[in-house]
Formats: sequence, C-alpha cells, structure tokens
Amino acid sequence: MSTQTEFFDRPLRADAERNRAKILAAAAIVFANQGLQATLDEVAAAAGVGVGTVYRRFPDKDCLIGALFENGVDEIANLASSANSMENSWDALVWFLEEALQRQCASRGLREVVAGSSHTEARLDQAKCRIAPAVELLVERAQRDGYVRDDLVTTDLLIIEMMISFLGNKTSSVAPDLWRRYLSIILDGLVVSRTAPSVLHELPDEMLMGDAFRSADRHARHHD
Amino acid sequence: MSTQTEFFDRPLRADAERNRAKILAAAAIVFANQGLQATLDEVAAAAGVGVGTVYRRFPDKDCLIGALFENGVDEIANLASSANSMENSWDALVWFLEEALQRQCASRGLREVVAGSSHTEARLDQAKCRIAPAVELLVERAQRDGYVRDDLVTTDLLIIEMMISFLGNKTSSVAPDLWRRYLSIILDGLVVSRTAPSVLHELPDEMLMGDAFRSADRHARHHD
DNA sequence: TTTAAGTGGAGTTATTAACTCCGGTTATTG
DNA sequence: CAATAACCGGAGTTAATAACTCCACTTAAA
Repeated sequence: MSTQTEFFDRPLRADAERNRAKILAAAAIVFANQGLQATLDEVAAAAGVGVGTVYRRFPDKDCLIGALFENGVDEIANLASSANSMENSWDALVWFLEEALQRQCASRGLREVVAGSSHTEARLDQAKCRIAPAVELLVERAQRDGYVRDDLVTTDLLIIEMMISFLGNKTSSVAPDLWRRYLSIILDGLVVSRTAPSVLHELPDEMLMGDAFRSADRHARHHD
Repeated sequence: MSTQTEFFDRPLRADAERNRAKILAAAAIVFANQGLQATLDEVAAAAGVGVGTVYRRFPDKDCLIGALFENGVDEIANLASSANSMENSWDALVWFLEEALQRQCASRGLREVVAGSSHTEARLDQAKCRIAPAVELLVERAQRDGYVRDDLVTTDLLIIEMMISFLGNKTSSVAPDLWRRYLSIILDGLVVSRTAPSVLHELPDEMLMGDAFRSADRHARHHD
C-alpha cells in the first residue's frame, strides 16, 4: 500500500491516511460479511470513524467499492492466466477453481462484484471481463487433453463457480470450508472417466450435520 | 380449489371470490419471478385489482405467502415421501431431485420459502420440516444400496438442492432448463463408480453460450 | 502560533413498501 | 325493484432506511 492516495496531489495528512486505511480494512470485513448492500454508516462504525470521514475520502459508495475490490477482481483474472501457463491442464483447472473460490467464498462483496452488475466503476467491469476468456481457455485445454468431458461448454465453468461461491457465502460463517465438498463432487462429475471408487476425490472434512444446517442461513441475514 | 374460503364462514360474494382467485394467480407469477420481496402493490397491479382488495382478502403479506405456497411446500415434502416408496433407490433419488428442483427453479418465491427464513407462517415451517428427514432417508437408502458414495452426508443433498435451485432461479428467464445440466454433472459426481465414459449422463441440451451468460443476471433484477 | 486540513455525527432528502381509509359501486335478497 | 351489506379502487399515511451534506470543533504540520 502506498502512503499517499493520488500521485499528483499533495499527500494526505498522516492522520487522514491512517483513517483511510482503517476505512478500507473495515470495509473489507463489512462487505465480506454483508455484501455490497452494507451501509457506509456501518463501515464507518466498524472503522471507528464518522460517516463524514468516509465520504471525504471516497466520494460515494461505488468509489469505495471500486478501491476495495479492484485488486481482488484483478487477482482472480490473474489466477486464471497463471493457471493457463501450468503444465498439466487438469491441475491448472483445479488449482484455479480452488484459488478463485477461496477468495469469492470468503467475501460476499467480492463474489457480488465478480458475478453482479450493481456498481458503476469501470475499472471493475474491465477487470471482470478478463476472467471469462481465461477460464474458457482453461476448460478447452483440459478438454483437449482428455481430462474433462467434452459435452461441457466453457460457460458451464463460470456458472459452476457462481453456484459454489453463492453456497460458500451462505455457509461461510458456520463452516468456512464447506464449499470444498461440493467443489470435489462437481469435479468428480466433470472428469471423463473414473475407473474405480478409489479414484474419487475424498471429500473434504468439513461438513454440516443436522441442526447446523438450519442455522446456516439465519446467520446470513439480508436477502438471499 | 373450493368456491369458498373459510368453511365456517359465510361464503364470499361471487365477485370477491373471483378476485381472490385472480390475486392468487397473479401473486404466483409475481413471486415466481421476483421472489418474496415483491410488493403487494405489484401483485395487485398484475391481478388487475386495487391494493385494498388484496389487503381485504389477505390481512398481510405473510398470509398471502402462506396461502400461496403451502401447497407447493407440501408437495415437495410429498415428493420425497413418494420417492421413498419407489423400488430402486437411485431412481428414487434422481426422480425426487428432478421433480423438486423443477418446482423450485421455476419459482423464486417457492425456493425462498423452502430455503429461507423470512416469513411468519407456521404452516409453511411445519411443511418445510417434513422435507429434510425424507430426503435424508432417500440418501441413506441409495448409499446402503451402493449407488451413492458413502462419504456423502445426508445434509449434503439439501445443500446441493439449494445450490441448484439458486442457479435455476437466476437463469430461468433466459434458459428455464439450464439447471438440469448441473444436476447431471453433480449426479455424476455422486455415484460410486463410473466404469467408462459412456456411463456419463449425457448433459441436457439447453446451455448458455457466450453473451447470453452476461444477460442472465441483468434479467434477474434485485439483489443477488 | 497560525491555519489549512481533517473530523464526527446530527440532520437532510429521497425512496420505498406495507398498510389504511373512504367515497363510490355492485351482488344479493326479500 | 329497492334496500343494503359486501365489496371495490387507489390516493394517502406512516415508518423505515440509506445515501449523502454541513458545520462547529480539533489537530497536524509549516
């Protein structure tokens, strides 16, 4: 993180820069838990500053969202690119899904930015648009190499990511890694052939039993 | 549908009963498309009556939701029970998932009622509680019979249903049967062994290519 | 010491959605 | 064909919510 905000402007006063950092840190947590619909008043409270301070540093909500998530979205796009330069195409696919989903499942805000349409920031849309083509490449390569069933369409992967990250957000407060179970199951459904039971991925440990299930969405307040 | 609303009360006047039916029909459509957050004003408009008429027949929103979805929730619970009396336990599981998901994917309101916690109607919760145990039985039987991998936990199925129905709602306006693709993939991931590629379920036709994907959630306005 | 920069948070404004109210209409009944 | 009780529409009320502003006060830094 640089110690100043805009390169061609006077740097912020020390306390102002400190507050800016507090705001971003608080916003990361608040938006991760509640999604983009969280109030800037809540962010301010979490940061221990007044709303005014938030609005002085970030003209409006979208700017804060932009500043907060441009790295995250970019990072996911980069993951897909990096994966494309791995030697084994199946490992690349799995690696990408795990890395990308880990991030999106841990932050509802990030998921909504990647999946959604509810912001004005051009830089986010721009970064978002880099994701799909790279993922499509990943799928095509894994198909060519005979790992992935060939009736799969490249967009299927994007949809699967969307499903899993949705689930991940819903259950993150109760069982942060639960989504890995369903990723495993889906991966087993994507491969071309499985010769014996032993080839099945062992399902990740973390699971939800009985009552814990019901409490899962009582935790995730607000909408769906 | 009976021609009167309450058995021990004077029957409604003919026009009132007609309007009641119109309201329920309109509400079914509106809640299916928009989810439970739709306004009763919108329902009234869709029914071609005034809001007052809606509120005269249904004291509040929850009552309308209750009247509208008790059948639906009950029906899903019954599906699970019926499935349990089918001879082949794998067919039973698949049949239940297809039937239940068809209903929940076609109505965002129904999905929210089944998955969610945002209503006051006791009758709905009551019916809802019948679903989980029946599904758990289904899973256990299919596992005992060696169809389903035994590291699966019974609640996994409920979570899978939740994931798929979420996706189904998001894409229903663009590709109503798209969810079937992902059900197929997941089913392939649930079975204990697949001996050859030919054993893979053929993925359902309907798929989403390129641009259609982006437009999918622009259609599904509101929230997630 | 001076002052420009920064701060908090009460207050403003706009929107939204649930629900009420009442003057006018219509089905039913004797 | 009244008479009337039931019903109707939809403007209006109320309450909540969230984005954003404003200004009297504080503080870093030159």
